Amino acid sequence: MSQTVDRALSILPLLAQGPADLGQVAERLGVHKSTALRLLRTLHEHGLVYRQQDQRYRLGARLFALAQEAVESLDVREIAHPHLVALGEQCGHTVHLAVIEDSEVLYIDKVESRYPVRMYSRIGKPVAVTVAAVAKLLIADLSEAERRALAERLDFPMYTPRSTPNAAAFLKELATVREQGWATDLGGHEESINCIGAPVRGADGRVVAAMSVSAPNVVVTADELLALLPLLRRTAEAISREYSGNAHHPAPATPALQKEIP
Amino acid sequence: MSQTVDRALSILPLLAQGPADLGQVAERLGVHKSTALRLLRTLHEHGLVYRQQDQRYRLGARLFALAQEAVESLDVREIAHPHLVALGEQCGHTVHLAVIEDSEVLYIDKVESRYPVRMYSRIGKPVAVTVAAVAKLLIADLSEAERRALAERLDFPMYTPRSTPNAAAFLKELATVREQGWATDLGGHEESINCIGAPVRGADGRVVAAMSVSAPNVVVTADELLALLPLLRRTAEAISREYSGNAHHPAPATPALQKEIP
DNA sequence: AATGGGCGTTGCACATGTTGCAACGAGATC
DNA sequence: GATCTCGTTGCAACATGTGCAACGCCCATT
Repeated sequence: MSQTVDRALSILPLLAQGPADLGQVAERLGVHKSTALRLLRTLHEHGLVYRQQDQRYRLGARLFALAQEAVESLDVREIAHPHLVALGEQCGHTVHLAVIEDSEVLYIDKVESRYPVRMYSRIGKPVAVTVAAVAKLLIADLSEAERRALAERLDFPMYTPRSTPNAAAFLKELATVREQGWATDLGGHEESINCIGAPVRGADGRVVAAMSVSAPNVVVTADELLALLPLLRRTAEAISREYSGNAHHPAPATPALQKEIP
Repeated sequence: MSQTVDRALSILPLLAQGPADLGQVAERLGVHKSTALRLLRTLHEHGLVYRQQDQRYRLGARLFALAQEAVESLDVREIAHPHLVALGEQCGHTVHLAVIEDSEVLYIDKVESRYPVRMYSRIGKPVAVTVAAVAKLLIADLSEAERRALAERLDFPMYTPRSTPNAAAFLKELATVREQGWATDLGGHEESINCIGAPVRGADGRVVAAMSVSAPNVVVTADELLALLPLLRRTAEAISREYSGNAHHPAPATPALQKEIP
């Protein structure tokens, strides 16, 4: 909506791919060098962009601080964390917590597996939305219109032969997940990794977050992992209860999908 | 430099303090509501701001993703990490890695203590710059002019009676640190926590990062901690060697202080 | 039910801030 | 020392952002 700000903010993902000099920024932004310079200066003043000594720009450290404060203001995370840790200690596998925000699903917390074989994932990294158990749970809770709109918009990359192949299959899977109240990802993202997930619900019953347990099948078989489902669901329900219970803040951080503004 | 962008970016730290509605944002920004709305919309489109269902705005999740990518592009961190882990396993205490960027010192990596008593710190949180060992190391490496300018500009909060009380004492401490090549913080930030630090240097000998070992004195005395100094310094030197060795990138991420643009 | 206040939202006319140009200067390369 | 590249500056034209006023919506009050 605001051209100048729009351009300035477009610089950030651009720099996320790696440092760039003024010329490159200007070119990739499609503006004159002097314009790019002024935008970069402003970003720099706010610490979002840092100028290394070879004069190239990269993302600034203030970004951490902001992200850190952002994550700390998420009530769910705070409440869920001890439960995640406890679950991790009980089963020994990797535990994730994720939320949805404007059609994007993001991990906001993680407890590492105690086995040496760990899966790759990072807090803050967007989740493979068509296959991940947590993504299915979060999207399954959207209204039907939203689900369909999203499914249409999505790509369905075949990470493995077991990945969700297309919109129809995805919607069907979502219906199942919605019905049964839990989700799986059996080798849909990485061939050898299985995953089970359960929803965390707010006081109004809507899904505010989703958690999952992941493990490579060299450690446990899919069946053994599925045996953990009751434990996982109990944990998710405990978090839901605690989250719904204390209305200590007038506005809980509820990450439901926002209706698009036309 | 750019008014519009400047205003838009000012919204971020504002929201970092907690969710706010349009009116509050407009007021604290000193602009008309309609202006604030447009800025927020633009931020929203880029995912930096999220609108929760009570219509209030808070920081968006894209911020994580960006911060994550920012931290991953820091070469020092990648190289140092295994060394930090190894050191953590050897001594059992909390290990930190920090860089300086435009007069701000930030932790960029951390290995938790194996003792139940852990100290509070967070990756991304700005460091108490007048007392922390890592801060002293990083600032001590600046030019004398920069050090003095910075010292003048700084506040010297008395976290404890042992905190650095004023600019003169700080500069003197910096001189000592510069001389001896290592630094301490003995109860200067929290009464019961001691800390020793050593610098990581680039090929040109400049300090690119600083690392530290921290422990509460209920676990080890200051003297016992100081006994770890040789181990710490060897580790820091090993990182320095590895970091200087491979010039795989034309532009290493060297977080030296930038000269202000007037 | 009806009324009032609060808040987000829209369209618009004005003018302010932003843009691209051209020229300058510094640093590197040959 | 000449030439090229790249960051930087001042400026005039104008596109863009700005504040105003009015609208509509929701919620609380009477």
